Amino acid sequence: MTVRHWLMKSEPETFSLDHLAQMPKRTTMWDGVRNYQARNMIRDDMRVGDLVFFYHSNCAEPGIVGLCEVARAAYPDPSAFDPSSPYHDPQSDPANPRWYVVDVKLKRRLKRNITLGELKAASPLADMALVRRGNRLSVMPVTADEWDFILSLE
DNA sequence: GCCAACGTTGGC
DNA sequence: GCCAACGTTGGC
Repeated sequence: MTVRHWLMKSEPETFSLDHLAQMPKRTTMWDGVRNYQARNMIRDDMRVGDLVFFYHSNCAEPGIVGLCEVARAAYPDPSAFDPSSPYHDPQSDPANPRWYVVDVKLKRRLKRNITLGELKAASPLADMALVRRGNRLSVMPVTADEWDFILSLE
């Protein structure tokens, strides 16, 4: 099976790499994704063992900070059904869930933050959605070549 | 189905 | 904190 590659964004004020490192089994349920394009990738395309870059967004130094793997394939996002959750969506019906999660496990921290500025400056990454203007996708695929190139920057 | 208004994302 | 870019909503 071909292992595939992804990038997932998180705001460190909400959930940082440090938070993930402190979770039991260094694994978290990646909840709260409320974008259909991202949902479709989570639900339809992510497989156990796929590799994931952990990206810090909306912070002082946005960039890739960790390397993770998918530890559990898609299942309905329980936060959508929880009225006390900030991610509650009354229109998501347990019988026909609208939103999905995967579990993500930290494999290792990167040796350093590979910053958005560096990624933008690297011509091999010019086609990445991440470096395109106005991009807001919180889950995106990464090609094998992009993956290897990014790791070579470490 | 169009599109203006609105809310959110996320870099700066 | 600002604001451009984008996705969603809802009136028509």
